[in-house]
Amino acid sequence: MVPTVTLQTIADIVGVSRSTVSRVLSDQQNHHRISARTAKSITLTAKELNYIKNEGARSLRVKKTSTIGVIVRDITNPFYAQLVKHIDNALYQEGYTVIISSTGYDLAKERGHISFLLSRKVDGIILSPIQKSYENVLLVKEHDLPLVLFDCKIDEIESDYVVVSNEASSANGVNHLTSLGHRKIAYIGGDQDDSNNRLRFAGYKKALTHAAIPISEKYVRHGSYTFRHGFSAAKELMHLEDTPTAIFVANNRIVLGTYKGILDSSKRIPGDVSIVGFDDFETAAMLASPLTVIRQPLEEMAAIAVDLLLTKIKSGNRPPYVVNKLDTELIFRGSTGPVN
Amino acid sequence: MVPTVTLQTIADIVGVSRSTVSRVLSDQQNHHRISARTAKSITLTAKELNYIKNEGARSLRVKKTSTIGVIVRDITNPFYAQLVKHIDNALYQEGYTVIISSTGYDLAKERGHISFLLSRKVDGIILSPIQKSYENVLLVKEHDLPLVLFDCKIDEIESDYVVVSNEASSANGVNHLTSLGHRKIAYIGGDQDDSNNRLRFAGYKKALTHAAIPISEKYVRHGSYTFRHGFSAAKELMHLEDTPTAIFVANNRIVLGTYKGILDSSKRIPGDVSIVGFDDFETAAMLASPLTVIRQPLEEMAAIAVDLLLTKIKSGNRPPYVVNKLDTELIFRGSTGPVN
DNA sequence: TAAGTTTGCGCAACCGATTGCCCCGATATT
DNA sequence: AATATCGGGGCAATCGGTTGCGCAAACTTA
Repeated sequence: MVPTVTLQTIADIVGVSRSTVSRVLSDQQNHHRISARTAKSITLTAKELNYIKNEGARSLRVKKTSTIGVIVRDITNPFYAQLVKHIDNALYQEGYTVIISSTGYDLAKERGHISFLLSRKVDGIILSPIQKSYENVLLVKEHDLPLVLFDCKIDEIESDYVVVSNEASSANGVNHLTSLGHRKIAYIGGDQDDSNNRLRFAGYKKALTHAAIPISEKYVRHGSYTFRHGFSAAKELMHLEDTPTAIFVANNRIVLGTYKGILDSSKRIPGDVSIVGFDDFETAAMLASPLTVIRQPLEEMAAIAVDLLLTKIKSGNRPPYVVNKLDTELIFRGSTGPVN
Repeated sequence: MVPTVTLQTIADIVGVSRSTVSRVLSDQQNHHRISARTAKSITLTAKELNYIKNEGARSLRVKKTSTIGVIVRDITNPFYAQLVKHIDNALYQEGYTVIISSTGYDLAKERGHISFLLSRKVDGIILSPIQKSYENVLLVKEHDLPLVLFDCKIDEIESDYVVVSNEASSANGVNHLTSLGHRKIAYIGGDQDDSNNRLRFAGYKKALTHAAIPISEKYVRHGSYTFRHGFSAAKELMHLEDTPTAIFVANNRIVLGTYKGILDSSKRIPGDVSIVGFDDFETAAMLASPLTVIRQPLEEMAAIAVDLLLTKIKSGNRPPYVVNKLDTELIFRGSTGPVN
C-alpha cells in the first residue's frame, strides 16, 4: 500500500508549513512571497513523491469543483455520443472536467445520476431529460445549480435550452415528400410525452395541411425511440390495405427499424416507399438506399450549451433564461423519390 | 441563492448535535441508540430542506468515494458506447457511480482524465488505454489504484485484463474466407502499436499460412481505426493490378470505410470482393451487403471487468493478476461469398 | 541608529461529514 | 441507599487543502 502523500508529507520533508506548500503548489506565489529556493524544493519533492492534490478536499474548501455533469438519455445513440464528445471537448478547453452519465430512459437512474452530481457538488449540469416526468429537473433547480437543458423543451420549466427548430424542420422534410407528389405520408414517432416528438409531429401535420392533405390517424404511429418500434410500425403500415407511399420518421433509432421493416415487407426504397428521417448518422449514407435525413448541428449545439452554462456559472446562476433554437439541414440522399 | 444545507443546519433546527444527525442519516442507529422521536424529526427536516449529503466531504473522511472511473478510447464508437453502458449498469447495481471519459486517442487527454480520476480519489479504474505509450497506465499503478485494462494487452504491464481471443478469432474469420476458395486476401488494420491489431494480424497470417498462402505485403494496410483509413486502403487495394478477392478488416470503423471504398471503386460485395469485419454493430446487418463479422461478447466483457475490479477493490488491490480471454462469435451474413 | 519596508513564512480557522470515546440521567439491582 | 446498567446523545479530533492575518528577521532609508 502506497502511503498517501499529502501537503503535510511534503511540508515535513521540506521543513515548512502546509500553507507554504499549498501556496507553491497552487502557484499563488504572486500574492505570497516565497523564496525561490523553498519553492523549488517544494515542487521537486512533490514530483518525487508523485503528489496529486486531493481535489475533493480542495473543493470542500473553495466551494467549487470545476466539474460539470452531462446527462444524456442514451449514450449508445450516436446522436448523444457525438454531442457528448463535443461538449466534453469544449469544456475541457475551459478547464472543466466532465462527468458523463446515461440514463437509458430510466427515471430512477436519472434521479440517481442527478443526486450523484448534486452530492458531488458539480458546478453545473447539462441535461437531456426524460420527459415522462420532470421532477428530476426540478430537483436541480431547487438546489439552484446552473443548468442547461438540451434536446428538449419543457414548457413548465424555466431554464436555458438548446434545441433545434423541430417543427419547421419536420415540416421541411415532409414538404420535400409532398413536393415529390406523395400524399399518403405516414409518421413514425417517439414517445408522446417527448417534446421533440410532439413538435416534429406538429411540423408533419402543418406540412400536410399546407399541402391540403388530411391527417389520417391510421398513418400515425407514436411509440418509443427504438429500433423495435420503427420495425413493427413499418410492418404495420406496409400491411395496411392502403399503404403509405412515404414515411417521415422522427429519430435515428426508429428509422433503422423502419428501414428494416420495409425491406422485410418486400417493399423497395424509394420505389414503393420513400423515407425521410430525423437525425443524421454515419451509416445513413451507406445503406442500400442512402437515407434522406434532417441533420442537427451537433457541434454548434454543444458549443452553445457549454457557452450558456459557463455564462450561468459566472453570473451566479442568475436569469435571464434563453432558449436557443437552431436550424437544421435537410440532406438529400437516395431514400426519397417521386411517387409512382 | 439557496443557502447550503449541511448537517449543522439540521442539527440546529432539531436541537441536537451534528453527530446525531449524521448517525440518523447514515442509518447507523443500530450501533448508536437514538430515540425514535429524534430520528423521525431529523429525517423529516432533512427531507423538508432538500438535504443532500456532501459526498466530497464524506469521502474525505471515510477515504473512499464509491465511484469508479471508466476511460475509453472513443465514446462515439458503438463498441465502446455499448461496453460503457454495460459497465455502468453493472456498477450501478453494486452501488457505485461511474465517471465516464473518452480520450479520443489523445495521450494528453488520457493523462488529463487519469489525473482527474486520481485527484478525485476514485476507488478504481477501468481503462482501455491508448497504446502509443503506456506511461499513463503506469501513473495509475504508481498510485496503487485498483485497475482493470480492457480491449488491450500490454505485455510490459502486470494488471488484470479483459480481452478477446484476437488471434484465434481473426484466424477463424480468415479461415472462413479461405474455405470459400479465396487466396488473395487482404488485411486492413489499425495502429501498429495496438495490441489488438498486432494479434488480429497474427491471426490473419496464421490462417493464410495454414492454407499455404504466402503473405503478401501489398495486401496489408495498417493505419488507424478510422473510416478514412478503411476507405483509402480499400481504394488502393481495388486499384492494384492484382486485386484481392477478399478483405479481412480489423475493426468496425475501418470496415465502414472499406465498404464504401469498395463500392466507390465500382466493385461488388461479395461478387468481386468478400469482407469479414471485426466487431459487430447495429447497422452491419442493414447494409446493402450485410456484413459478416466477428462479434465480441460485450456484456460478458463488461461483467467480467466489473467483477475483476470489485475483487481488487475488496482485496486491497493485491495480486494475483488475471488475464481474461473471451471467445468471439463469427456471424455469417451477406458480405462473404465464394470466389469467382 | 532608530524607524520604516520588505521578504518569507507560520498560525489557526474553516469547508462538511464521520466516529471513538465519554457523559448524564433514569431505571434496575442488591 | 448505594451501585450497575442502559438508553440517548454530545465532544472533539480528523480527513486534506486553503487563506486572512500576523509576525520576525533582513534590509532600506534618513
